[in-house]
Amino acid sequence: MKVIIAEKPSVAREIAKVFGATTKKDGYMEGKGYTFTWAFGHLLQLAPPQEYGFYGWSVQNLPMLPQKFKLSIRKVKTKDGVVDDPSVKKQLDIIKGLFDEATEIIVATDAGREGELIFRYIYYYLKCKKPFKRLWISSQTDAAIKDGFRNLKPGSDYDTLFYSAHCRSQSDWLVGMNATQALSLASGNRGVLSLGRVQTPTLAMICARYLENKNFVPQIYFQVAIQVDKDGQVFRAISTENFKTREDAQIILDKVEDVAAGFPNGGHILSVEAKPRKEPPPLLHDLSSLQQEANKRKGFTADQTLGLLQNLYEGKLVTYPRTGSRYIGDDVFAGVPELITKFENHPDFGKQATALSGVKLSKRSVNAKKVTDHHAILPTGEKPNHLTPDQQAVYDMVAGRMLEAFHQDCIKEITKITVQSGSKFTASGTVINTPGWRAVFNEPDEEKKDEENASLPKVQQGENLPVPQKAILEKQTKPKPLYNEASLLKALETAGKEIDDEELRYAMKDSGLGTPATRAAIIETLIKRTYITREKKNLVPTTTGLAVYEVVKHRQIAQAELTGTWEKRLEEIRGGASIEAFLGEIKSYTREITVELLKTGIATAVK
DNA sequence: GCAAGGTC
Repeated sequence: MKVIIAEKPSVAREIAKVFGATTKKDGYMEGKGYTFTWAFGHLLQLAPPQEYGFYGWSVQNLPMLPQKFKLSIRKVKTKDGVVDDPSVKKQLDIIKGLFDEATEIIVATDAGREGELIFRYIYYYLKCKKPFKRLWISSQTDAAIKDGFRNLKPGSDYDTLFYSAHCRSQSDWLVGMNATQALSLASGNRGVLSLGRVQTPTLAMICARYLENKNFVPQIYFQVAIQVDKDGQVFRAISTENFKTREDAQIILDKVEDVAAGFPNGGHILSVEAKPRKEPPPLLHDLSSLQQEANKRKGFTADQTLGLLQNLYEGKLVTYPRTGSRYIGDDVFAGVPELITKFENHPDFGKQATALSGVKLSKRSVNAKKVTDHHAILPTGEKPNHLTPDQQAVYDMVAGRMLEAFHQDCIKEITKITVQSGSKFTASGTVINTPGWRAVFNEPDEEKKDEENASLPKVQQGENLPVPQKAILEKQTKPKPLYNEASLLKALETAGKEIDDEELRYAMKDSGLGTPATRAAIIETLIKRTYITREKKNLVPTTTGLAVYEVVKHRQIAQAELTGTWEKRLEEIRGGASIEAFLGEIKSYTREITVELLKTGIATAVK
């Protein structure tokens, strides 16, 4: 009997379907001589400190450097405290029973570092010795699954991938557990002050932005505005120069040849530029972009959006939500035209779904090379029933984005008029000629809402027009805004992009800080620690958060670069480099940061 | 009491 193990039930079911296996058992499926079972993500984790004899939180234990890490069953919090998750324990027993009977195991966990770790931890925890092969596929269509099974790889091909995954896991444990205890003990043990490779740089970003915003000194500057009248249709033009003082602006204002100053036609049109611009449709959503949109549109937190999407996924209404890819492969694209027809009766965008039938679809979101473990989020086409208003809102964002992504370009005309009236003034305006994908939600472009003129009257170069009004505008420079969930998620995704070192930037190019699956949880962790709070939509640090930031801000643990450094080394381990060398460095860093934190403590008032 | 990673 061959046993196939997937990362999660949905994938096991997809594979079983391709094999034509339909018999459902408790915790697995079977048919055609195969059994199909699954994990629920990580079932096992590195055991906590007490399992190596480090009892309580004590300076004597630090740094905690276990000789050999142990594995323990994933925990769950109950009213009786933290216990082994019973559903995990049950599934592990089922897997053990199947592995015992197996002649061969086929590993079908997600094709990536963590997928490998999920299987290997189970395999080693169960002390299994059976031979295993690896299924390595990046989409779960029938064709991809069949193709993958024709090309099963030897399990040992992925040994180095496992080593890199295990190193990642141990390193996070060593640095996180030790630094957390060190800082907490040094602060007089008044509650948990946690630190970690991902949460601490995230906290640092929020604090740095908060301080920058708070300490920002706005600069006042002046502009001169004139109103120009084209046959009763007026538009506003602004001085091309900004002025430091009101006096400087006044000089320009006085030169304006307006009607009141005795010039009936004192606005001379120097030039009119009208440029058509094509705006391609947006990409399909990945988890992060959807969380950002849901935060902007509905004010949902990242965590809420993930929860709502998980509901929809469990109801088989949307594809896998925790994806970091905004693309689909050609195989999935082949099914898109039919999928679109399922929305022809949708109350909001049925019309756009109908309009897309028979037209050539945009292929901007189609790129198999950019599909990683999972493709972009799509509706499945199943008919939704009894959705809550919040679920419906998220569902509509998924479905609406699908229609947008395959729609035509939006064609705009951007007009710039330059007017001479004593000095130079410009007016710009944007007119949408063909809405294309923008017809789906039919909303104004948020980034362009500050434009002074939506549309401009048709004027000719050389025309002389009346200037009925003029005024001085007083303006202020603005600080960068505080982070909200949407902008923080985006900043986490692109955290690597601002790193100067080219190699580190490259190592983080596809990752950023955290992963799509964990970013919502990171924000929640910072809130739970009372490091940050939500104020309206903004995320602002508390005094505790700022105090922790002050202690760590110049240390490696607070830099996004740390993840880049690790990623680079982990990739080398994947390529066969020494594990011991890397872990040795991690241990010495652990010793260093532990000593430093114990020594420094947290002098500032942390209550 | 603690990390970051995955998922129901």
